[in-house]
Amino acid sequence: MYERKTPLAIDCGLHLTREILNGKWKPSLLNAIAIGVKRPSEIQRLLPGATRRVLNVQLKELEEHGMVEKKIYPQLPPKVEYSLTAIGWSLMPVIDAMNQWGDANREFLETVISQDPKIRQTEKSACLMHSKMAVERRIG
Amino acid sequence: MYERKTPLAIDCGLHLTREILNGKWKPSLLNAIAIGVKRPSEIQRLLPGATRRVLNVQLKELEEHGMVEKKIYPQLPPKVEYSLTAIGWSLMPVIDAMNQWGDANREFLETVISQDPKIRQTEKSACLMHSKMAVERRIG
DNA sequence: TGGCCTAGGGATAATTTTATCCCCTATGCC
DNA sequence: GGCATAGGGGATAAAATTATCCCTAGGCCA
Repeated sequence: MYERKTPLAIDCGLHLTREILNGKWKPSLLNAIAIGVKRPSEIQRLLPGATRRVLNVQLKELEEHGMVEKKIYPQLPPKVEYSLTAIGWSLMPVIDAMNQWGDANREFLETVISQDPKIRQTEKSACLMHSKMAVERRIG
Repeated sequence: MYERKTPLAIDCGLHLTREILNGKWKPSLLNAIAIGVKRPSEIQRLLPGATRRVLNVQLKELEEHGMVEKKIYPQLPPKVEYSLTAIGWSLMPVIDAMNQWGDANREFLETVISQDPKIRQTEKSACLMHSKMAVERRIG
């Protein structure tokens, strides 16, 4: 298995949180589970930009870090459901804040990001409903 | 110059925010500037785990993304000061939320992170004052 | 028998991000 | 000349993260 070679910085809260959220799809995964999208196949449908493989890997990391729980139903075909742990729920204000800030500044951010010479193309897939549902959860 | 090859996902607010904060030291840099540590040499002292080079690179990205401004004083030896832009300030609630959550759950997080078989060692350098000052700023 | 469903994961390649190393600006001082 | 100051950045190596590809299980159905 892969072993990290550089020591991991965990001095301030910022670094600890960064470590937990470090992964392209981790905030989205937490959000998906929070809004009730719990089964792997549903999650994959919600995040079409990610491959099944990456989602599995990152879900496992979230599980190992204690943010989500995985319940395997002994059925066939198999059924699996993820849910947030208490500490996972406590992370939602962070996710919500990220979501809100990004949405509130979407126009500006899309502009500066696409002006970045490193970026050749961007990709919008269907996780906008994602934000909407998150807002609904927050508000009502 | 380096050019990204995979399209960048910018569907939901979460991804936009992630893109801006994507960089090992970016949250710390924003926080540092917010608490008044503005000159490159001071910032470097505050974040001893990072090399000068990386901080320069990530500061430039933050600048290109419109989060910070750089003022160069035409002096010798040179003097440079960074400051947050309006939108940079508007990001602080996110940074604060990350900082608070990480600090509030430090014990748990240090445990799960160090149990991770990928992690061989962790590193604590002096950016704890970092958090303290951030808290002070928040509280008043 | 062959194919579908749901879920999982090994191996490896490609991409992206960080780290290392070394050099540059320009002035003043010993 | 050599060194200090304060800041910057190119080139390249190394490390970390994602993407691709392909194979597993077990029952159901045509």
